[in-house]
Amino acid sequence: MNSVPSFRDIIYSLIGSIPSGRVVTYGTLAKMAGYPAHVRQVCQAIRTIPADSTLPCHRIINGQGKLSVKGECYLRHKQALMDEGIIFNLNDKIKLQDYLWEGFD
DNA sequence: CACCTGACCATCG
DNA sequence: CCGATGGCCAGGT
Repeated sequence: MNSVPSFRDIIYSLIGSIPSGRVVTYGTLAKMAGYPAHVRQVCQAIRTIPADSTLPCHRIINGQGKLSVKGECYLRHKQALMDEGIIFNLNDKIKLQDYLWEGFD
């Protein structure tokens, strides 16, 4: 047992706290975890999430307001977001200023 | 121990 | 708008 939670554990907790209809970027997630420079580690942490996890990994996007995933995963996440009321623009981008979650509602 | 990789980000041209 | 570049840090080989 570890007395101090790992960076990855913090990320998982934050992901589980994302409200429906909201999204977070990798950079924002890293800041919320207390390590704004560890954005790359956020990628690895999220990437190691099992497919059957309950974490809403589809609410995690990049700073450009687009999904950083490809292929089937992209369609699955996009559909999940639209199902929560999030609107995609013509360029498959979403309005960050309207949906970005920074830890407060 | 050194090198490479990564669901990124900000900046520049 | 798109491509290239530098930075950032942990993990894997």
